[in-house]
Amino acid sequence: MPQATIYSVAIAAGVSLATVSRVLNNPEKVKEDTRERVLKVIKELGYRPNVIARGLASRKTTTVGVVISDITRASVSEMLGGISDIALNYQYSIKIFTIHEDMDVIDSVQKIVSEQVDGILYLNDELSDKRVSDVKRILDQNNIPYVFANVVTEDEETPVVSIDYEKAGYELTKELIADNRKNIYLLSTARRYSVNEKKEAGYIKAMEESSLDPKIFRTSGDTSVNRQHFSSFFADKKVDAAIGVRDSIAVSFMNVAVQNGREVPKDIAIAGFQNTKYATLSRPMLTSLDIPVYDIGAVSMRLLTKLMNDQEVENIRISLPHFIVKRESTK
Amino acid sequence: MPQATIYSVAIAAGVSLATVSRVLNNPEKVKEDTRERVLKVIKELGYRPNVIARGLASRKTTTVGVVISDITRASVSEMLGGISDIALNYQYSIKIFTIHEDMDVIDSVQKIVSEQVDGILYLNDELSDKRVSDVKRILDQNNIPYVFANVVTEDEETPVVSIDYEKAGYELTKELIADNRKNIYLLSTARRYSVNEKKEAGYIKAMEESSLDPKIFRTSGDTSVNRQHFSSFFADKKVDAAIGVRDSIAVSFMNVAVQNGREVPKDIAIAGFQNTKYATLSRPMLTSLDIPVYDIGAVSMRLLTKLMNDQEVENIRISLPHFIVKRESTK
DNA sequence: ATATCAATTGAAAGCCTTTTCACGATATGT
DNA sequence: ACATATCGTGAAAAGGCTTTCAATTGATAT
Repeated sequence: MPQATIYSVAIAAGVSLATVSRVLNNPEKVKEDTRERVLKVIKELGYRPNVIARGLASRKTTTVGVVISDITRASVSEMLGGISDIALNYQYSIKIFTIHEDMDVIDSVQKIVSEQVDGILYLNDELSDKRVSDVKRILDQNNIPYVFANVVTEDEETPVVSIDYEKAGYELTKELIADNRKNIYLLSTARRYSVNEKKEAGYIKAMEESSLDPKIFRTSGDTSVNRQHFSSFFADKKVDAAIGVRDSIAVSFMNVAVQNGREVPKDIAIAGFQNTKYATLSRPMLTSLDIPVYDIGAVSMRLLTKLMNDQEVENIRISLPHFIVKRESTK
Repeated sequence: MPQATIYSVAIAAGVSLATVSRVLNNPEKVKEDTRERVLKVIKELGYRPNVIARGLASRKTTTVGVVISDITRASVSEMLGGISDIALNYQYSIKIFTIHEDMDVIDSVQKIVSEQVDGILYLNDELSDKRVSDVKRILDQNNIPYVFANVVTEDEETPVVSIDYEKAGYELTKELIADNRKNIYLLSTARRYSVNEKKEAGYIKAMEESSLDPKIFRTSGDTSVNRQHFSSFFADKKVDAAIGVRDSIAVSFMNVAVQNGREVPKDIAIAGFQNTKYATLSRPMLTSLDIPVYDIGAVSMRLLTKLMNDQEVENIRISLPHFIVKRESTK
């Protein structure tokens, strides 16, 4: 049998389509006994409204678009977890749009607009300011609510939920300085991201405050590559502490350090960012700055639902708290 | 200005809607100069067809639903990467549906059906046979093509792409036996999944073939939990090799082993499954059975596009090759 | 010049809902 | 009992597109 439509329900229940529709969307507007009659028929026929037709008629799709660059990254999928859980609560569907770095943002975003999503969540920590403003412009033009998640942007008008990465970098560095470390390196990525730049700024600030020399070592996020870099690193550099901008970088560095005869944390203290599973699977276990990635996803989704439903929002720029999880790699 | 519709384009180009529609969908059916005129207007107005309206009219949404239970797991997001890349190629959009284990599958799948996706990709390695057949039944009823990815199911009629987990478990065990290990443990999960059961079957087969005693140690996937288990493990068990059903389990075991004074691989050889990033971030680096998770995603998406477009498919049950990546934790 | 056929186009129906508007019925107030 | 407000309902339009069918045009063959 073909899927039941609102027609078949209306006929079977002896009412008009309008009534069936109301039973589903404004139940309080229909008398109790007709409502029950209709609901009974709906159940019998296994009727489910066609969300596409509904979307066309109501101009609401109860779907949000989530824009990402690389779903494979642990932080991205963790954020998606938070988004997905909240979306389930609020009955929103999630459509994933991958925009690789080499793609034309404007075109891509326009494509998303044509998909008639009710709102957009833009996840990314690698966005340039220009890209952010391009995206904003198009979405504003089309009157689509949006939230940036885990993006660093100064603009006061942009809804964004993130953490204070500069403060995080600052505090983590302070922690090592308090342990009387002098030659503290920041292990960062060769590619510049806004988020990492904030971490670097915090690191530099903390170092300079203590009249220490900030030293940023740039390498790849790829373990097989950075392992080489780190090997030569130990040949000529004096170091008693290091902070990796990602846990994986910190762990990789730790492994090379140990292989070069250094003791962690005695000779070198090491800390990472993100507090991923890597941090607990390393030996010794890694001190890491916990970034509530799941929460960033959840909170930004919740913020977006408010924006989509024109609810009052006290604050469109939310900064979530972070904290340092001390483990064996520092003392 | 409001978004351009097919009407505004038709008027501006002095043609009927039908022609505009054809320019977009069957360009060969319209004369070259009118086609160019229409295309010019489309560009000028920045017209993008409303995919919802298109979906309603054509009963095709060019959207596939991807069903997952936990997006957070590395293998899931890796698979999604493959799916997403192929979907981009074929111009399909991806809608994510999370079905937690405590949710009613039938109801959830029916909801997905009402979303009018053109096809469904069911990712999961934890599905019971009953669930699989429930899902199949509903989708067959609604005539929606589907592919199971990374699922173990015997039914010859079910399109599925996966790897031969039993063979994988067998080969990995053989490898350790060939190294003259006798007390080889399989570190598995307390929860039973079909995929892990296959790995176990392969392990048992290999052990029995060599007249060795198969020993399965069940623990949690959670590092902080299994670390405890492993600690007491070393108090009373004789062991010279172990295989973790996941890399994270193997690495956690390795860390505890080293802390208990065992040398890897001299005293204990250790191997894992999945060849994730964990395997290269451990010390020593972990031998692991590489499962082409990304490819499983990509191939299943490609298979699905064929099914959605009624193309001939030679084989609806695809088994992808796996191989052992030997690293320092075995010799 | 006429018949035939293919290529090109337009009119209109249809996809399945929501939502506006109007109507009758019932309830409220005087 | 009358005017007025409220409630419940249905008819019909609207949402933006695809697709069928028929009409028109132009080309080809006789």
